[in-house]
Amino acid sequence: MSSHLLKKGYEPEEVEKHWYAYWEKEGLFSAEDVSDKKPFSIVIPPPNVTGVLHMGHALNNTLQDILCRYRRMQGYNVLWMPGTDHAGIATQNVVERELAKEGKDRHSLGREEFIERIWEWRKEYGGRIIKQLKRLGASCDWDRERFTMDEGLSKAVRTVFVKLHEQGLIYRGDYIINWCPRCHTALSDLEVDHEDHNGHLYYVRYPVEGEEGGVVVATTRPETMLGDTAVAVNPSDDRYLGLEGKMVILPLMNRRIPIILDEYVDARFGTGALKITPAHDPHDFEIGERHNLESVKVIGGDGFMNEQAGRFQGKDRFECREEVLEALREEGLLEKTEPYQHSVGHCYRCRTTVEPYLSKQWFVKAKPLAEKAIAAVEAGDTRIIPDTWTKTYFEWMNNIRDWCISRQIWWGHRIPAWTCKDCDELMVAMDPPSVCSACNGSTLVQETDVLDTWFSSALWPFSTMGWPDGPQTVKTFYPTSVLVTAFDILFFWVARMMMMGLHFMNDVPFRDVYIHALVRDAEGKKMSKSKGNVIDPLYVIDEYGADAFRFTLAALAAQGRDIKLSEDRIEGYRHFINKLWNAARFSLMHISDLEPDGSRKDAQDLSLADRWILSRLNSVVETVTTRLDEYKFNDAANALYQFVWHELCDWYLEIIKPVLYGQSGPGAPDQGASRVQKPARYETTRLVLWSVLNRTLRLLHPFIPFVAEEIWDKLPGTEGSIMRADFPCVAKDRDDREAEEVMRLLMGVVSGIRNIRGEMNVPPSLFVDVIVQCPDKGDRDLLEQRRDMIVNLCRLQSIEVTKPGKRPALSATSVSRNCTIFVSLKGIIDFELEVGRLKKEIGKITKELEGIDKKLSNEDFLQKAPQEVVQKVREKGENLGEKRRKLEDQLSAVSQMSNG
RNA sequence: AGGCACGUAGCUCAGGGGGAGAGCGCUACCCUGACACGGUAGAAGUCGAGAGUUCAAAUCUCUCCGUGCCUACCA
Repeated sequence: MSSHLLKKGYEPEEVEKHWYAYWEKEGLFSAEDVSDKKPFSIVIPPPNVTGVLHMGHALNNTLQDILCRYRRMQGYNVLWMPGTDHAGIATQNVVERELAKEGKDRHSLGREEFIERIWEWRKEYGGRIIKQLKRLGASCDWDRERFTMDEGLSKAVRTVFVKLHEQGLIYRGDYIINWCPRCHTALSDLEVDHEDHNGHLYYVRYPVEGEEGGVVVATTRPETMLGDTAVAVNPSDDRYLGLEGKMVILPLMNRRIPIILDEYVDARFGTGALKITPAHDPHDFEIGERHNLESVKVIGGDGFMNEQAGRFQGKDRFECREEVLEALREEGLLEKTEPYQHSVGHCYRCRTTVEPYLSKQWFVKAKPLAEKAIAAVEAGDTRIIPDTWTKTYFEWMNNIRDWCISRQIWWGHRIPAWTCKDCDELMVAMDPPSVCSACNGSTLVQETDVLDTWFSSALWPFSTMGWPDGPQTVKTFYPTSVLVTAFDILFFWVARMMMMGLHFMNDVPFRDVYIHALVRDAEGKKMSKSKGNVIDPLYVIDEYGADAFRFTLAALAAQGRDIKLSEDRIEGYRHFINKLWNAARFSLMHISDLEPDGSRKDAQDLSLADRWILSRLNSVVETVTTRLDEYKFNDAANALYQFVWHELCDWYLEIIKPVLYGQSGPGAPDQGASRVQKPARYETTRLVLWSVLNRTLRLLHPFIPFVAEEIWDKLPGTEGSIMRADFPCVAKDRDDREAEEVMRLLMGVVSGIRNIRGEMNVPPSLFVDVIVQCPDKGDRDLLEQRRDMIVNLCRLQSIEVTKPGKRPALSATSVSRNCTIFVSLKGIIDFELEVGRLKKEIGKITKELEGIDKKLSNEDFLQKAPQEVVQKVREKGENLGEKRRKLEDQLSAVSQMSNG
């Protein structure tokens, strides 16, 4: 029989596997480069090849998938561009660790072999995260998958580099940069995480030539004093008047260095005298530039003291600190030591303490690029959603500093620059030059540095579309419709895409930037690949199914707040999936043989419940559509949840059961549904049920694609994938306020009766008699017409609708609107219980009435509040007053009976 | 140091000037032919504290307390 169409419980695993393969095989994710349809495009934030799907990815890609599936159903030509990032330092670290296990390192392999090794690694593991995205249901156009180290993307990188260099926006020079001695490379400012550190402030006396006592400087990093080339004081600092130009003898090194004046020095800090180490501090470097000081590097790239450090050569930098202090103590030059908290930079990849380090690096001149990126957001060419991030964006853009793009690692885009061995000429070009442009020499050496990973990511929106070649994809899909990302890469990535997109494409890379929450770990800490505190979403998918997981993420994706995900929550939404499944299972039992022809010849036949559910469905369609357009995923998901569970299942399906089963109620003899004559409304009801389920599935598909497709497949009258179906539109003619109003009355009566049953402990097996008294003829007719519905939903023996009259004895009362409901409790009434119940109810109403009376007796409220508000409050007060009167009558009647 | 959030039911969180909401948990009664991953009913919050604006504040403004994050700097 048809009831076997669906299994009793939803089992996601098989269903998910089956449908994903089907979608891919049918090419349902494919975008068309040329199409009459309106374009909609998203580029995926490329996960690192080393990545394993974490909660952040799961949320990020679920939201993108919802948007893509939604737009596809709306008839857009959707391109969701997938790919992965080569993640320079991260990937190199992973493979280096692998090598270490074999007792090798990259230097023993050599550059070429090492890179080969990384490609091998990528071949084996690089597809892992893609597979995981597929399990989530991501509907990317996989045929277009890109990798930031692809030939095409590499060409884009070289093109951009050469152009920027020609335009003077890329330069090379000796500057202080952040150096990771472990990764052995420069880092951009963004790649350094600052953490507070409990250190010390050391006061060191530097003897001054020809002066008594000398000058005392304060420092947190005494080991750098070995590279000092001056001592600076503020020109207006009276304490050091007359010292300018004098020389001090640098302790331990016995070098003569000058005392200089510089405004930068804060007279209030420490002793007001600042030791200057241009090679190991960014500010000192600037001061050094201003005063033409020599830079003496004493720490090497490996974090050990070099030959300039004299007798400390070869020591680790921290070890050296202790030894320098010891030496100073011995010479009596360490004046005092104070505890001092300051922040220390760490490498975002390996947590090693970063060293400010003077070296030759490549930089992008950021200001000119940033100006355009600021203007574009100011002009509204790109919207940032939620808007609160706009300020942060401007803040950063306005204070942008040049971007250090060179990295001293091997895995990445090698900088396309060559130096002539003969004349030192530097050449930047797309392809290796054969001879020196200056001296015709032929010994050219390529720059060994590679580019910051984010340099290639910055080009992602157009490099993935084939730029600088193959213009068609770009023409159709650039600018992209929206970028979906978390705020933690707003600067790393979004800002830089804006700069590069505007500079090279003359248009913004995306119309909208939707910034979603960050999924944090149990302690509220950011989950990140390098911290290793990630939770595996694959477990969640295995355990609860991808749909339940996706729906949870969507329901929690409120704008502007972080998500601390709990498993209970996911379980709750799994129940929702199961509920939907069973609602479909129930429906299919009754409509699997239906042959809907799509006409609406039944329109006149609609029952109240039909009209009501269709009207409610309309309202959900509208909510889901508007909310998705606003990126309010949680609102859309919650509206669906509410509708499916608490309107469709709780009310509509329950109401139509007697129609479908061909019974008039539980009182009717059970002859087996099939042999009972179907009521006249049977066909109409089936059509409405079919139609509601059909549209509900289409609404749900973007959120829970697998289960929606599975049910869709079983639903009669549907052809092909639900992905090809239209997203539902509001059908204005189905809006039915009257039906909703009448249903409110009926639902009120039903709830009233159920409340009595529940509170009075009437066993569900007992069918009771009910009398409803209402003064209004219209209401009486309505109730009379739907008496079957009330009888069924409340498990009644009988129901009688009358004018207000004599109070039936031995009954409990509830009031809904102006109808008084009497539930007969002959033989089971417990007067004390009923007295308690009534008192509680009256108490609630009284409390509410107090508030209303207070308002209504306030002259200002009556005068100043909008009339409709006043009117509403009045009506409510009247209704509640009436209700309380009726309940009080009942209370005194019951009290008498219990006493007598 | 600046900036941005956030403190709402036991827990996790929505909402956002005129009726305090959800999920999980809890209590009572029910395995009634879709679903016990279920049904019906119920208990539970002076919406962080204080002040202000308003006829009306959980909601807007300010101050404070608490929490988290971001950016910058610190000799």
